[in-house]
Amino acid sequence: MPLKKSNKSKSKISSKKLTTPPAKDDISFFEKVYQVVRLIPKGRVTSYGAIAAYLGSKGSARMVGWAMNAAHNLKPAVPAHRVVNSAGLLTGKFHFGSSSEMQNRLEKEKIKVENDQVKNFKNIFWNPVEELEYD
DNA sequence: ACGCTGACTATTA
DNA sequence: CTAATAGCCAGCG
Repeated sequence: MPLKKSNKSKSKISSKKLTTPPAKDDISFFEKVYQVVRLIPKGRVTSYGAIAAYLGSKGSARMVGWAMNAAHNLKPAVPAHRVVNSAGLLTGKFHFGSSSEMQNRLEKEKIKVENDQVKNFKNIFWNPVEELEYD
């Protein structure tokens, strides 16, 4: 049985303007995304939808990907290369410096990628909803 | 303020 | 099997 999971009902993105740095005490949707992504173990990958679901906004997978876009400039370095779509495809590879950089990083972590698709995806898939509990 | 866009996903044809 | 559509919600012009 999947425990409480907080159920904040649509966490509703705090929507603090990105133009201003989010405060640590006022965790925004993006901050949570970054935290979860940083928690992804090496050699594992996850999907945008899984992160969104963990945050309570299952249908907002796009927001996760969009948050990744902003994550590039972050100091703590968010391993966005470990986040792929539900099919295990490297959909965000074009947002990296080079289209091959994302795959390169994945392979560096022993993650096999072929034709922009993560091999053994289901096996190395890291689901925060199952691996983590609501803080 | 309105409408379009997007590193997504699940459903339907 | 593949292709199109609807839902999702914050940012930007």
